[in-house]
Amino acid sequence: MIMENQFVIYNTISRKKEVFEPLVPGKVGLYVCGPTVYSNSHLGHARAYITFDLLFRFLAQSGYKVRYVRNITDVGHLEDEIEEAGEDKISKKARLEKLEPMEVVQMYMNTFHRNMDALNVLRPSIEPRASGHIIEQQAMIESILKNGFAYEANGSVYFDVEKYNEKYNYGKLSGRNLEDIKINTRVLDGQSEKKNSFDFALWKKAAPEHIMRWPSRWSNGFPGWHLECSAMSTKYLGEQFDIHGGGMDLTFPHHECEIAQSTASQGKEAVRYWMHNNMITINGQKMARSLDNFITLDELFSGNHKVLQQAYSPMTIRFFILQAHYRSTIDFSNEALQASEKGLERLMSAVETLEEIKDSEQSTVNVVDLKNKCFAALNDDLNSPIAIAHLFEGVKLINSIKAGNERITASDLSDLKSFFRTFVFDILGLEDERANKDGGKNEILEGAVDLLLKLRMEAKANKNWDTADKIRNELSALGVEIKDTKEGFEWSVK
RNA sequence: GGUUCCUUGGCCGAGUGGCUAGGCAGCGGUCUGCAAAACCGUGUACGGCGGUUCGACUCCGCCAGGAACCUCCA
Repeated sequence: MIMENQFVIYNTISRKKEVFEPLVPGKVGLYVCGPTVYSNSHLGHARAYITFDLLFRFLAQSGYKVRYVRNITDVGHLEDEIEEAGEDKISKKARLEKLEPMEVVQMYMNTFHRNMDALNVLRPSIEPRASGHIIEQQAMIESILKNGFAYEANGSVYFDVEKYNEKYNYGKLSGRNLEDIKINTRVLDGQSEKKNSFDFALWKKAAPEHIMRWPSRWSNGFPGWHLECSAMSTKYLGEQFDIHGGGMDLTFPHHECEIAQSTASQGKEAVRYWMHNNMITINGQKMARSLDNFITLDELFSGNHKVLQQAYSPMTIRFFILQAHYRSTIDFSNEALQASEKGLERLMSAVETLEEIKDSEQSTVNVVDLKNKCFAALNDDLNSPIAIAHLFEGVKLINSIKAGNERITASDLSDLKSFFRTFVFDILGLEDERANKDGGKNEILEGAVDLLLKLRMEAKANKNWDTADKIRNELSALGVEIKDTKEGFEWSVK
């Protein structure tokens, strides 16, 4: 299916586009940092997981067998690095809401799944949870300790960044060096049990009131946040794997720490290509929970938020996100979403029109060229906006053929149909939402509307414009979209 | 303060050392009883100032404005 073009991917660690070569021919190991499930999913999550969904779909479509691991962080994510007060997000939320921690986790995980399903984000191959991998995380701590890159203090275990940096390079991913970090890191209060403020927790002793805790030889406690991804990626993808993805905001410290952990425990780096999606901004500022300027996906779908002029469907949001390159920021605005909504509608109409097109003896269109351009765009570091731009050339072609200005042979037509289906539905992961809505059509409604529109045609034939316009106006007021055609009419439920 | 990055036409958003991005909106036309849809046509765009070059929106420098990370974040 895919052209012989090579897939090129921007590797954060080299800051260059590189030709993608999997560790094992034909197979790809992909790990993406999943959400910390302590609150509702928002637009930023949509961006991240749609980006990697596109990658997943495209690689699969390119013929790779992909194992896609995306975790759920349900423990160990420190709310605050202030030593003794260290408490993880889940358990804090649980106390606030008087729920079992696992109840909180379940609740927000359900929402996350529901939202991702709506956005047509495919489920990963494996979705491991941090709380289910305490043993693996402890084993990793042991090996880091054994290799001398961690130390125990007061029941907690910390990663010794300075020691690590003597042998390896801490900061290579984010482009920092330890000296700068030393100068610029916030100094913790005097009672720190860490050797250095930039050391990070591998195991954290639980305070008495802390609910989520597991026994270990160091203390009853819980694992540090950075550890879960290292432990779980190793478990499911091996000591080395192809692509690790996540939001740009995770580059430092999270991913930097992951590199340090893997290297410290196994003597070599685990990840070959680091891929980071950029942020969604609102009024030029990052949309984030901590900034309290985020819009949840449920709010977007329902239009129930003060900055929203209307509801935006999941596919509008997906299309909006795909219209920008994943490494650029995109600024949220009603105008931009509305433009995407219209554009998507035009694309989907063309997909429908494609089914009605009649073939000819000869083609005046070049389907192969169109296909090549679309695939080449995605091969070039997943350039979805370019791919979509070319897709709109296809839309123009389809409309021109329908209008009789261009012609297409039967074999080109079937080629074009299968290309559009594959590209729009399977790779870009778009769905025709109107098709679902038309499910609301039933035989009675269909018969009634058809009848009215036939009466309108008769009225038109008799030049009875008042009646014709009345039928048209009142039906559209009810949400029936009418198109007059040469043959008569078409309609759909808006 | 340190590190990295961004600044494109009314809006969104690609990209390139010289050749049409694309979408939305607008304008003119075709079609239509009128519209809608569709089609055709249509825009002196690249923050400012210098430099390199035959030629820069694209490379370099400076300036201005903005952002991300340096604390949890997709």
